[in-house]
Parts: sequence; structure tokens; C-alpha cells
Amino acid sequence: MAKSLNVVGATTYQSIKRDIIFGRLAPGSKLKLDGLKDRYEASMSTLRETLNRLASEGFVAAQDQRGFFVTDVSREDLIEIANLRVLLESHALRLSIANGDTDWEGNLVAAHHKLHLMEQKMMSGDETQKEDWKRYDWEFHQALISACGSKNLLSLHAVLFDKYLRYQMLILTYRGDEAVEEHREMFEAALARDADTSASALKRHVEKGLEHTLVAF
Amino acid sequence: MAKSLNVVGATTYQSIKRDIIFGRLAPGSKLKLDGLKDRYEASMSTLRETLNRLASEGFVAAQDQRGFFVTDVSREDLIEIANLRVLLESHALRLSIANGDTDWEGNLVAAHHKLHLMEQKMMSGDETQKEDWKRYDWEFHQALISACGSKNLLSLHAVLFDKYLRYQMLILTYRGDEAVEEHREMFEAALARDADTSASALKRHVEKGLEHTLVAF
DNA sequence: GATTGCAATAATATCTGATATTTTTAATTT
DNA sequence: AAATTAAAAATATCAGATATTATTGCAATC
Repeated sequence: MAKSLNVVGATTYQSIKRDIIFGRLAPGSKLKLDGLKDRYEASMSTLRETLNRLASEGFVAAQDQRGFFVTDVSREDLIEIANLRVLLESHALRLSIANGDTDWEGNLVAAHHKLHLMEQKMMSGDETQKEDWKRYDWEFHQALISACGSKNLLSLHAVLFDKYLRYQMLILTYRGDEAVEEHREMFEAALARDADTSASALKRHVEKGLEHTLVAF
Repeated sequence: MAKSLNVVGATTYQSIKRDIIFGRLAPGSKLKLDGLKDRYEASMSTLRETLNRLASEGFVAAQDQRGFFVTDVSREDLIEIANLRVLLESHALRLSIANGDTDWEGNLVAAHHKLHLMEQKMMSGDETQKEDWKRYDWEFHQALISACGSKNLLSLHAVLFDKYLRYQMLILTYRGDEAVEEHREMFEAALARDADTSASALKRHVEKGLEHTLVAF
């Protein structure tokens, strides 16, 4: 649960995390405190606090007496992340479908609509807005599982989602058509309260994404 | 993955986390920096790094401009934790049973044996060694799932296990007989590579523990 | 030429102390 | 009792300082 915690701390946390997820800080690269000081305009204390948080979430690796590094990527790690995401997200999805009320449905419809608009933009070749697409994708998946009733589950899922996302961002290519269709299927099945169909579309969605990413890796 | 990270940082991290888990720092209580400075003999910088880590794991809650608090407990939270633990741990258990090699078996036998010795001590009324019991219990559950092949899964599980453990420690009473029997069942089924039986014993184990804890809560 | 050894340099982990800002507490007034 | 305000305490952030540990570059050796 990344609280805002404070102003400087919160913004540097978000900036660094974003830069890791979107590949602007390359996997494995050294995070030198002095360099970060300039780049993120924060003091060493604040930076170390931030890096400790990111280390505990797994975006950064801390090595004894040798400082901080952007967590490395690997095929095995990607596979683990994808599998865990399926496990947690489909569990949450089932709970959500069982518990979701009218507000949940409304929110879900809105989220899918916005995602879909963005997808059409992406499909027409405009890939300039990766960050926006990421946000809508996140908000859609979030909307699906938001009624699961477990804060702990949602917060574990959020971290996994971001880790998975990093791999997608690293390979740069958009899966297109297929993914759009999977989103639609998940969405419609969820509204129809068909947990099995929705969960299996989700599973397919993540696993196809995994394959696609592994190929390019 | 709590790396050692450094000497002072690592020890204060462990001390504070232990004190939270074993209830020596009460749920909801304020963590005043000045107080902690004396208690843990570390500077404010180190303390803040530590608290940030613990906040990101969920043992501490950070409130904007108002500092840090020991994360509160609640029935709902406990239920969530228990359910997540079942989800992750039984998944890991199945993988582990499928993949475990000879070393895994050996390690498991040893872990169960040591746990069992400790359980007999506890049953005979000697509850002075909660910390030791905790360690053997942890090592046994860890041994069960250690061959699951997913570092990410193991590290998520470790945090959940500790959170669950905190609730058990808060209520102070030992469940005894039943738990011993459940451990044995899990253990024997795992060795026999009977994933269903082992997983269902695990589920029962956690859920009985949950009930027991909820009653005393 | 490759390897070892060592000094010089750089970087980290930790601490102290300072400042601006915000919370909390206590005192005062209504 | 509630609202207001002044004083005290605590937090978030920063800027150094120091001891320790890594890294780098170069010389000496084989």
C-alpha cells in the first residue's frame, strides 16, 4: 500500500518506480546515490528511504555494502510473475464476480469503455501514449477485481501487475487484436456473472501475453 | 527478499519486525522516531529506512506528516491473510510435491522431526519458547513448499506467514493436539506425493487456526 | 602478457544536527 | 462545552561529516 507518506518522498518514489517499469532505468543498472540526487532532486536520505521501499517490493535489489540496482529481468522471473498473476487475479476475479454490486458494474463498464477507446487508438498505429494505455489497462483489470473484498489481495496483485507490465514495456511491441478480444470476453463474462468464462479468458490473456513477451525477450 | 543490506539497518529491521510480530510493539501504537532511537540504538535515518521497508511489507502504516504506526489488527484482516495464505501456500505445496527431489525430502523429514520435538515440549506445558517454536513451524512450512520453483511465490508467502503469525502470537494460546496432527498429515502426504491430501490438510490446518484465533480475538 | 598487490579514488552506510512545516497539546476565551 | 490561539513536539527533508568497504588503475612480479 504505497501511501503518499509525504511530498518529496512520494514523488521520488513514483518517479523512480515509473522509470523502472517503463525501462528508462535499465534492468540491472546501478543506482548510484549521487546520480539519483541530481536526477530526482531529492536528498540522499529521501532517496535511500525510497530505494528501501522499492527494494522491499522487488523493483530494486539492495546489495550489502554495494548499494542499489534495478532488479534484473529473466525469463524465469517473467514466467513466475505471470503464473502468480494468474493465480491471484483469477481468484480475485471470482470473488469479485460473486460480490460485485451495481457500483462495481458501473465502474467496470466505464473502465472497459475507456480502455477500448485507447485500444483503437493503439491499433491505428499511434503508440505514442504507452503510459496512458498502461493506465487504462490497469484501471480495467483493477475494476474487474475491485469487489473481491480483500485489501491484502488487491495490494499484492498491484505489485505483480506492475512487475508484469515492466516486461511488456521492455519489449515495446503491442499485441493488438487478440488482447482486445480477450479484454472484451473477460468483461462480458464478468457482467454476465459467468466466473468460469471470465477467469479462463483472463488466464488466456495473461498466458498469451507471456508467450508474446517471451518470444521477444 | 529482506537482504541483509547492511549491519545496523539489517538488525534494526529484524528487531522491529520481530517486536511487531511478537506483540511487543502493540498494534496501532505510534512509532515515535525519538523513542525508537533509544530503543533500537540507531539513528533517525536508519530508522526511517527501516520503517519504510516495514511499511511497504505492511507491518507498519505510514501516515502523511504524522509518522509511523504499528499496523492495526482486525478480524477482517486476519481472515484475508488466512485465505491468502491458503491460496498461495497450497499452490506452492502442489508445485513442490510435483518437483521436489531427494534433497527436498531429506530436508522435509528433518524439519518435521525438529518441529515435532518442539511440539512435544509445548504440549507438556513449556510455553517459554514461543520464538523457537515459531522458527521450527516456519522452517517446516518452508521446507514443504521450498521446491515450488518460484522465488516470487516464496517471498510473497513469507510475508503472509509472518502476518498470520502475528495474530497467533497476539492471542497467546497454543492450539496443541490438532495442529500437531495436521502437521503430521501434511508431512506424510507430501512424502507420499499425494498433493490433494497434503493440500487439504494444509487448508484445514490454516482454517482451524483461523477459527481458533478468531474466537480469542 | 597475464596476474597479483597495493595505493588512490569513489561510493556506501551511518550519524549528527539544522530548518521549515505540520500536529498535538495546553491555555485562554467565548 | 466549544472554539481559538499560542506553545511545544514531532515530522519530513536536507546538508554535511566519518568510518568502512568497493572499485579502479598502475606498478611489480612471474
